[in-house]
Amino acid sequence: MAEPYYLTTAIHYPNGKPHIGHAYETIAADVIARFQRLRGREVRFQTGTDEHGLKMAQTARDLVLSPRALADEMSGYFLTLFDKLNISYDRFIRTTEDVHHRASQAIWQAMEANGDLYLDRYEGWYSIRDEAYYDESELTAGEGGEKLSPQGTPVEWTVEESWFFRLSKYQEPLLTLYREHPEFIEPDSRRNEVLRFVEGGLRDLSVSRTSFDWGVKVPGHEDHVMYVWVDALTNYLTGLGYPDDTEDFRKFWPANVHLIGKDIVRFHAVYWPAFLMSAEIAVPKQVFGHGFLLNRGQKESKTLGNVTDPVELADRYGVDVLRYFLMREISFGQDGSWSHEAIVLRANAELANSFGNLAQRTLSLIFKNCDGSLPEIRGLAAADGELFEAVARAVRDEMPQAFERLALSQACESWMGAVFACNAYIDAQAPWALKKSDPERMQTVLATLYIVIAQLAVAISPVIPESSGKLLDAMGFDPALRTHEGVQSHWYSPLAESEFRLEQPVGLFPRLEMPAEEVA
RNA sequence: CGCGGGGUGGAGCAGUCCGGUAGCUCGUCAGGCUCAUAACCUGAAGGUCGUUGGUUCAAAUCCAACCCCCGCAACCA
Repeated sequence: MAEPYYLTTAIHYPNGKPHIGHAYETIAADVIARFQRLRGREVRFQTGTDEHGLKMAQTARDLVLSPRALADEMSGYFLTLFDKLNISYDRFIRTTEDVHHRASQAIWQAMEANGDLYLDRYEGWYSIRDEAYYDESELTAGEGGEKLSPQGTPVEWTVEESWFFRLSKYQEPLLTLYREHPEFIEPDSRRNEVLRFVEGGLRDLSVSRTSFDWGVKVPGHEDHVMYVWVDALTNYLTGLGYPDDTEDFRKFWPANVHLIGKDIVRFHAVYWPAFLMSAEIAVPKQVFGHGFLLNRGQKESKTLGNVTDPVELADRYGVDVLRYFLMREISFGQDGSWSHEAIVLRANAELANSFGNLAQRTLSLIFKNCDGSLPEIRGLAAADGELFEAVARAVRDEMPQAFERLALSQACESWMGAVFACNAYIDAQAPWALKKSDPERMQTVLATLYIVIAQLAVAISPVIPESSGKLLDAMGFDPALRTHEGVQSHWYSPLAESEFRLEQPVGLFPRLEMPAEEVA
């Protein structure tokens, strides 16, 4: 019976085209999803776009489009990107879907039934031009002493009717949740931040707006739309069929992980569990806030003009190279930097030189010296056993443990360690010399390498699914065995005795040219 | 005293929770190999772990103070 695993990314806000940060988060989620499938779990992986809210309405107005048309167009870019990046999502959700409106209204009514929503007035400094409220502390003084928004637009004290959520009521329940389930928020640094915030006291949250109408209507009060986060967070339930009592919902809720950026940890670690408690729905098991991806240490922004199109990067370097780089280079959870040089360096050193070349030299030796038949194992030497053990340590212990902890770069590091061991082994055994001195021994050495290379390819397949698939195809490795369990089974002898013949091997990862001076 | 994170050989990072000869990758230097994508392997040089003080037989790791960098401060990966 496969253990279910439900994983989500944040739903992305499509008021612009996707940038590299969207690609980063979604690739990471995909790696985790694929890893869990390798483990044999039944995975549900959801991503999508969060299409309501003021900013979408404003952006659409600026472009003279309807919000709906903008959402349709932009959401399409995300979908295209994710397909390009080989993202194995099970559900791409859009918050403009009817089913989502229904789910959002249902959770609203559940919170209301519990007495946690009340109508009151929202007061504050409001900028008509920005259509936004600002805190007193954000305001600046104009030339004549009048108050101005951070954008320099005039503000006036405004009172608006709004629904409020009794967040204050959930301060203690939330603190209890964090205490009893320290793994609820990861990594620790984010957890500390949330703890301090909640300990500092929670104010009730304004959860509806009347100043614009691009959103989910509040049941029974159609002049109000829900605050975007109320409906955005609910997407995680919508995708499972909520509010209906579906099989998916029973199987996959509560979610194992909500993977999100560190900037929205508060919404996921404070508001979301509070909403769920109020609606009497189980809270997710974990919220993981990863770091930001910086461009040479700087945040990408339109003003700096250093925004990168992830589609271009994928086209330029290859999807797997990009995926591997992002997972390997950056300690997941912390901020990290990327640059063209770093990508090329990493791809050449590890994918082309270390692993790709290992596969190439091994398969070439077999192709040339064994007529394409797989070599026979005739008695293992100590060195062979040591290699099997070294690879098993990485593939069966270190990598799964690292993936499970979402220490994605560590998983890649362990993998590289095993690849190094293989290269050291092939050098020490020198099968090219054995060809004359001891052909039988040569066969055993090559067979040993063949087996561990397949194990390594399966182990890293969550990160570089396409390349590892190609290699395993070339090696005649049964697709049905491409799981942790399958690759550890006795597949080699049956394969060696089958009709299978190795073709002339082709390089997996071509070496990349170091870019000339790149204008960022 | 608003909150949080970071400061480790030339570069980028791990290690800090649970003190015990400072680890990885890249780069540099010297060897080896020639099967392979001029790729691979071995060895070496290079660090008083931001500063100061404290606890301890022993501190990158615990405590205190200080300096510097980066985020957040209730729209936003």
